[in-house]
Amino acid sequence: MSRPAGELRRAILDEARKSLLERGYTALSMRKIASAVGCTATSIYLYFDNKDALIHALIDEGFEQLNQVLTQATEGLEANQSAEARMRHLAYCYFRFGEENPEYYEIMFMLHPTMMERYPAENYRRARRNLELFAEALTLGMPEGTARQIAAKSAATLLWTSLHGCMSLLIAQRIDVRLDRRSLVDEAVEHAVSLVTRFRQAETIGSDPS
Amino acid sequence: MSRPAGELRRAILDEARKSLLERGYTALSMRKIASAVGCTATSIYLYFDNKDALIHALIDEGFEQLNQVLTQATEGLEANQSAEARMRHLAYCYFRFGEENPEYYEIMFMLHPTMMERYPAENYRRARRNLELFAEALTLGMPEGTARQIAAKSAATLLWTSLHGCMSLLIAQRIDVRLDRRSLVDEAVEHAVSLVTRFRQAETIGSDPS
DNA sequence: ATCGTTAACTTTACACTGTTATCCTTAGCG
DNA sequence: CGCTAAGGATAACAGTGTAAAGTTAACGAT
Repeated sequence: MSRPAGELRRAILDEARKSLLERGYTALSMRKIASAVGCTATSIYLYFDNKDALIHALIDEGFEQLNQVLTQATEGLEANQSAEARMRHLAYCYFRFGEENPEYYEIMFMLHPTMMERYPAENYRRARRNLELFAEALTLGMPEGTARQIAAKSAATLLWTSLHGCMSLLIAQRIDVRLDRRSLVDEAVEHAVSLVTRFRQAETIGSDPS
Repeated sequence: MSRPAGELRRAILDEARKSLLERGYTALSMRKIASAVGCTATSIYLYFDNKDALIHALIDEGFEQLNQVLTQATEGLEANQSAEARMRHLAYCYFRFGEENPEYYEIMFMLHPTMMERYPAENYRRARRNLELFAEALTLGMPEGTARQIAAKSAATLLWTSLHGCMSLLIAQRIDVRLDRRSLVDEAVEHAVSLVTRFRQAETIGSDPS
């Protein structure tokens, strides 16, 4: 019965991920996971404080993936590209992650607050890192400054909420199916890019009144 | 025990609404509702097919309220206002509804798809009516046309997703608390209004190439 | 070699959940 | 009176997450 140390934990996590990707997070059950990996439900509590903590581990995996996707997206760009082009690429990568990993997206961004109450505060750092990438694209090539940093962070948040609204409603199947999904995403991206332009115009006028 | 016909149904609905507003939809329990109104859980099934159907009734109430808010918003405006001003007012009313009725907003727009599978298709009409109000504000004063109608519907959807993204993340408490909530809403509204301008520019160029 | 100790896991049980099948009681009506 | 149907209640099923206690095996020290 006893396996090498820590192997059960991995098996549980693997099975939880598999179940999540195949049947969604609503079907995630401690007993089902346990029987799939060949242990009892209570054994899971040896490695995870509770069901939420198990989901949180999956959430962290998701943020890790998204972070990789977005950092890779910024690195893969040529330096002389415009801020708008950079943001466009970033936004498309964000959408692609959501469309390719809807179950991850769901637990990362669409979970009920009660399930996130016990989520460790430090883990939100990785989530905030993504916002910073958006903020960096906003201020690309501009002289730095704390006031601008704050404004960029605020604008990046707004931009993210805009992208998330479209992505989450698509995943939740709340968008009229008669609308073309891809062109809606295209428009959402362009709408987000337009925010970059507006931000940079407002910033240059505000700080550099030539 | 027996009450006047149909009164128990109303009592159940009232209690469900009360419980929703006080403790959120995750705490909604058939047994709790039943004991609060003085009947057994199974009696609820005399008036509602299942728990989802009970929630759907609350959702319909929510859509009814939102519809009233938004139609009243358009009627209260003077006719000579710009499309942007109209949309600004509409967007603010949308946000106000969400902020004043977060529990309603949650079950209306943030419920998991599995809970909406059995939601009657015809009831979505009221939800679409709201989008039409947005679309009407987009094409305000413009000559009508099926092509424009379709474009407006698409743009209205995009605009809605943008507002919803901000509203839902605020309700879910996913926005950094260090950001000013009100100014974020303001920016979200202005971002949405800018979409109106872009839409009307694109439309006048496209159909009226003077 | 035997005694702790510890880790890994199971068993059992509690308090819930939505839902169904079955039964009872009462009111209205011919 | 007897029938019918509505408006309930009881009991039960199949789940859920989780806490507490019990079990078993490995290992190190006396």
